[in-house]
Amino acid sequence: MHRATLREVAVMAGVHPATASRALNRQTEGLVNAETAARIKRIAAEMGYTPNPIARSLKTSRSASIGLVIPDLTNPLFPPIVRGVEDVLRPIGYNAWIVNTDSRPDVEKAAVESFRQRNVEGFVFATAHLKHPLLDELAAASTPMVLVNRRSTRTDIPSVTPDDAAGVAMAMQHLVDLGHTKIVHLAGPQDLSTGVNRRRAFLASLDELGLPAESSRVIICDEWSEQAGAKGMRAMLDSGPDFTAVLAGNDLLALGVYDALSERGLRCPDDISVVGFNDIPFMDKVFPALTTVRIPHYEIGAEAARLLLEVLRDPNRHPRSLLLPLTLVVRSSTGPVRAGN
Amino acid sequence: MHRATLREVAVMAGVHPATASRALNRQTEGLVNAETAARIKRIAAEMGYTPNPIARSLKTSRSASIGLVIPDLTNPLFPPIVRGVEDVLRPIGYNAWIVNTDSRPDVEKAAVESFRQRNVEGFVFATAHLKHPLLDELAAASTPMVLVNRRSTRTDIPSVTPDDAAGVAMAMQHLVDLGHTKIVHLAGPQDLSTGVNRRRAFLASLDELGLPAESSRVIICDEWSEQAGAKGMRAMLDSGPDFTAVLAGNDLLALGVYDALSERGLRCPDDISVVGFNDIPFMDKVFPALTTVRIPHYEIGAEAARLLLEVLRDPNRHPRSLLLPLTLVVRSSTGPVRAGN
DNA sequence: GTGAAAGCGCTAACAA
DNA sequence: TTGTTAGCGCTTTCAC
Repeated sequence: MHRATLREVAVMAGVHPATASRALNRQTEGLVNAETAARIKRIAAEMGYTPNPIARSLKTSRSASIGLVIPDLTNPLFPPIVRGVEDVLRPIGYNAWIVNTDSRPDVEKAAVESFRQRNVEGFVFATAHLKHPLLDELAAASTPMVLVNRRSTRTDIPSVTPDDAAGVAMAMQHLVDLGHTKIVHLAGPQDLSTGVNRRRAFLASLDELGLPAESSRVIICDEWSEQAGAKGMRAMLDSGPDFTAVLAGNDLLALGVYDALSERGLRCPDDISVVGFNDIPFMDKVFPALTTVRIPHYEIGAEAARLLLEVLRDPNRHPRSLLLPLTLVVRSSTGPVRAGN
Repeated sequence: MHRATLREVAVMAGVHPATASRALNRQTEGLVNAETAARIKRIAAEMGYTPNPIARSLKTSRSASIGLVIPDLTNPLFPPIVRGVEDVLRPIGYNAWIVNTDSRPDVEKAAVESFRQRNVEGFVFATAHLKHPLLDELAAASTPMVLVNRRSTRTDIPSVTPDDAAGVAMAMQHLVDLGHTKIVHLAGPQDLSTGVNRRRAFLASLDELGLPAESSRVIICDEWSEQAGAKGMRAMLDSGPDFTAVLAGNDLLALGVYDALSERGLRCPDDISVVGFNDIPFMDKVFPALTTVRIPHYEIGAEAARLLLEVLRDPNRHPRSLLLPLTLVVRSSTGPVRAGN
């Protein structure tokens, strides 16, 4: 099946290809006689003409595309972010090229390189580390980009992140309201803004709530995973201070906490209360029910796309970062039916 | 930052760009004097030359890319499939362009069109309907493609799918072994191969197990969602036959079944047993524990990519479809700890 | 308001 | 074995 080219449209319309090009582009449409332009458009439509994006991209070095760099799509945190990005971009004719990096810097570097060769106009990164040489490079080259969920120490890179500190404060207040005074924290990796911010907010909260802010009340997990959460919880049970409640750095760590408590014959929430973070999809189904801090995943993606589009439109605009508000989702397993087994 | 072009490499090496092109491509490398080729490669490496994929694609109409068409990435069934596809393609320098269609034919059509314009070399579709005009068109045009998870009535399109019939038989045998004789089925949409195959296998299983294969034992849900599952289950409770066990067409429907049973004050598995299908990620966390049929999601993606690569290498090869074996995952909530609430 | 000409960076047929 | 030529389909400067 042959696909019409601009040249063919031009021939049919009896004009030069350059004129056809002008008529068919919003920007340059005004340069063409209105009637001629209308004729060209009609003929183009009849012939089912659509511009070849490859040829256009080769000529213009643009692509109407952005690169979306995700650590791992099988982490349910990310698909809603992807959807948010896509839903904002699609109506304006942009699309997102998605890549999984598996949190590997080499894969990320190769992906970014590949995207740049394909003339992506900007990036959304969900992979930011606090120290992140690749991001520094891109920032130095003024590459349009927005970070989501996590930030870098380079705070001049625009970002859209959850208000971790406020979320932690809400969770801590909740635990205190339940009567807890002996609370511990399983922190995430400390090379990530989320891991650091939540840990700091935990210690600050202890202090503000009049509880001793002992650093022994924090154990750092080396990744955001159920396994790491279980390992951290075991360490806390073995050699940490007494506690009746755990603030997990995210929901996956909280699942690991459940596993470790279960191994030791401890019950939730009878013996130990657990609070998570993120409210990833399907967290409302787990047992024991998990109270957690909900992050607006979809909106994070959507806002990131909007922010990136702003940067693309006005590259000199002062960088802005968004902090999105969170909500505490209180859940309990003591409903009338499911509790029975 | 300037990026070296082939022309610049050629100038540095003192050869014509065509020679440089030959030297730097595996296929044509042999046409060039070995020493010259080595020199060109060395200089290219020194200059950090990498071929511009856009220019190459414009010239060759190839792209080293395939289109991966997904209904909805937030359905946890799909991310592992995506990973499987990517992991097979990446080592050979191919990549997958992912798009979400939201199950909308117009979005799918536009995405496929866009991919074709970008010279994708083939497609993996996770969106197949039994009747699917777009797939028929592509098949008629001999477009290389592979269907995953679902098939079309055009059985000459290669596919990689779970062995639904075998999975249903395993699940049914399990229920019968537990002593159930009054079993019902919540079927998925009947315009999808998965919905139809599982429903048929359910009826066939009833028959083979010596149970009456009454069609009243099936209710069809109009989408694969928790909401649709709850609605279907309510209808079954209100006007269906007596039953003690439910085979849900997939895990999301099973979650809806839980909701509906809970509303009516029925307990799982005390009053009603439920079996799901797919074993999507995080299903091991739900309560009451869900016994389900596990589909090898990642392998489905990986095999689909391999099959597509075969088709690309030999377009005339007879189409093959793969049926992947499933396993029954038996779970129970009666562990020593979590049962206590 | 329109056309002519050039070229984005690459590869493939043909010629030498 | 290498160079010449042409062109993939488009946009954009310049000239008319």
